[in-house]
Amino acid sequence: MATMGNQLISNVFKALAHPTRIQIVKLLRNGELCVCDILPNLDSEQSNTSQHLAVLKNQGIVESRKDGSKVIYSLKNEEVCAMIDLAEAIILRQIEETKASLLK
Amino acid sequence: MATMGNQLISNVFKALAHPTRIQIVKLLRNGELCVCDILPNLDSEQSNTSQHLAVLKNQGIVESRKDGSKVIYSLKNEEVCAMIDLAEAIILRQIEETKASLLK
DNA sequence: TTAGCATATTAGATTTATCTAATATGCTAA
DNA sequence: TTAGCATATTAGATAAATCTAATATGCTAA
Repeated sequence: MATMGNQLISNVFKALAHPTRIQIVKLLRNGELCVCDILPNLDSEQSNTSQHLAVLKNQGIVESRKDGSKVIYSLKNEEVCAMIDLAEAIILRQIEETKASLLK
Repeated sequence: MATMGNQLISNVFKALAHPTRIQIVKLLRNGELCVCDILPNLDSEQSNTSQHLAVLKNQGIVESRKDGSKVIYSLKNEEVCAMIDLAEAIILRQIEETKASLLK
């Protein structure tokens, strides 16, 4: 199996390396949403949110379609959800470990 | 199930958001290695590599133990490998899609 | 048309990550 | 001990990501 460029791989992680973008993915996990419905769920300005959406789109994590004057975003793949779940598992392990070391 | 801070989650992605760190994880996938065996496989200076290893360690992705004057690193969890595999899957899909759009 | 809403884009300031080079630490063997 | 190897740490320079504020675009309805 051919090996893939680590630069490309790290770009995917980079796209997910921001709390706002994680939040966006989590929102879209329940189904597609227009920007106007995403915005009130974030602590981020409109223009900033638009930039974060562009980052996710550039990495093929989300896609968008127009509906009148609105733009509707959705997850483009299932993998990204699995990646977030795995990240959570890593964190939980760290927390358990910290807890255990405090009890020693 | 309680939801976890997006900041914590994004920190895990941040730790993997660099080609050198991806390379390190891939090397460790085959088993533990001392720094002296990691170094020649990277395009990175010794001090820089040491910093990258510290980033991975801080996020609970790798762990280390001393063996004489050497330090041996290993993966601390399985999840990180799965995350990289998923990232590759996302990229492959993107590539296929680009290919398809060129043929249209 | 034109006004207004929805979203995107841009430029510049600020923050954060990365790299380099130098130095420090800690072990081992002579 | 002391010299040398293996690794880590630090400071500062450079590069990249992020945010803010302003403006642009494109659709819709009056």
